[in-house]
Amino acid sequence: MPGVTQQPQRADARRNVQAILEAAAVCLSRDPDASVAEIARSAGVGRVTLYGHFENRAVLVEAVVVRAIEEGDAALDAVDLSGDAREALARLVRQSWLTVVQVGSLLTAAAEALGPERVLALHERPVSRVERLVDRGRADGVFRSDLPASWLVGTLHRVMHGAAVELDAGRLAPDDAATTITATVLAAFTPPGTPVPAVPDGVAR
Amino acid sequence: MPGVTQQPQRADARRNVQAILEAAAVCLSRDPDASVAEIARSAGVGRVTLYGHFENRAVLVEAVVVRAIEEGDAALDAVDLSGDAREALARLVRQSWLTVVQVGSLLTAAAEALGPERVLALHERPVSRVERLVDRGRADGVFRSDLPASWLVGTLHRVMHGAAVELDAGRLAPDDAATTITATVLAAFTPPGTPVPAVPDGVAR
DNA sequence: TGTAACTCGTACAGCGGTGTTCGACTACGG
DNA sequence: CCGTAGTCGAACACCGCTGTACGAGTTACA
Repeated sequence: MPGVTQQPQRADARRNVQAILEAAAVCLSRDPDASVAEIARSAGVGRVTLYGHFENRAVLVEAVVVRAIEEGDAALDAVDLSGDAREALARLVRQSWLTVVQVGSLLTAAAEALGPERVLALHERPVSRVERLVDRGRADGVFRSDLPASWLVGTLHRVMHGAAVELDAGRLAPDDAATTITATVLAAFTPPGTPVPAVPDGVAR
Repeated sequence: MPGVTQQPQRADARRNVQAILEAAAVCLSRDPDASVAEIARSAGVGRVTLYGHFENRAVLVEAVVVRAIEEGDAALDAVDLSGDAREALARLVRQSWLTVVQVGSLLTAAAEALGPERVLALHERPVSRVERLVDRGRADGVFRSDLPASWLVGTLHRVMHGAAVELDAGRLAPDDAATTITATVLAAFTPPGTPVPAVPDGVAR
């Protein structure tokens, strides 16, 4: 049994681990209920080998999710969140959308395998990023303060996920997605009594 | 084997069918993967008896969903959709929310067991109701026309479902739900450049 | 009150998933 | 070029689920 707790020592073993992680990401993004056998096959690896590197299905799923979140979060580091909170939100949406499209139904798989609260905990960094932006926007008076901040964050999250669903149902064109999401969220975040902003161009398209 | 195709003839049989349908509604609203055994037990009925009345798990699920949709749709008949489309939307949300809370994760179960397209087909009546209202609002210029109508309808649907999630995660107070949903959707539907309306009071609370 | 309709528990077969064991084989890396 | 870390497939036990079969018991209803 290869190093389940430690890093595997041999080069091919490490390569296999990576292959498994990537295959799992692909499979779980397509089908949240993908079986271990399916993932192993797709990684070009025996099922036994997979169990050699990951104790459980749950452990594997967690590893994949952690990886995906880290990558997504790293990509968000490049986004400029200064200036007008509305424009910053548009930029944030644009980048986040790329991640959301990639991960697909991975989070559904995670929710089933790890429980929703664990998934939420793993999301801590990206979520707090949005929270900070929302708070700033509220302080500046450009985002509404009549609803809980957590609700606004959740709405952003859900609108994006909804766009992913509409996308692969063919009811939303891939090129329109980012703009549509931004337009919707920006409007939803607008304080009552103030006009809904247009989507800043060149940002979300 | 009791009348699987025909109506059962004896009173207790009909009573059992009703009990099963109600128990299934409750169980599936809680857990979309509830087993047949669980449902039967919760209905105070043997598993065999259940299979006497419903060939499949799928058939049972479909029966429950059809029932729930019919009831929900019937309740919507009472809603006044005339006048200002924004106020009509608020009234519609208020009534729809009651149904959404009740059905919980039933639709998730339906999607797994029947496939998303079948579920969508069963929703035809309530969906077209919303579509008509959205179209009217757009014609009157109070709802935005820069996004697909299907997207707006989907957004309404998803915000409601999101509220249900937030609700039983304890992040949203039951009394605030309808108002929060209305405020969010009303804003999301507002055309760019025009002010976001306040939630009409006495309507959503 | 009798009979047909219905229900019950138990037991079974089948399926598809997870996780483990085994022994033989392969290729990495010193 | 050798020892060993790692891999392989096949087989196994186990689980929970669905759907079916049986035979005995109970209840509605005329």
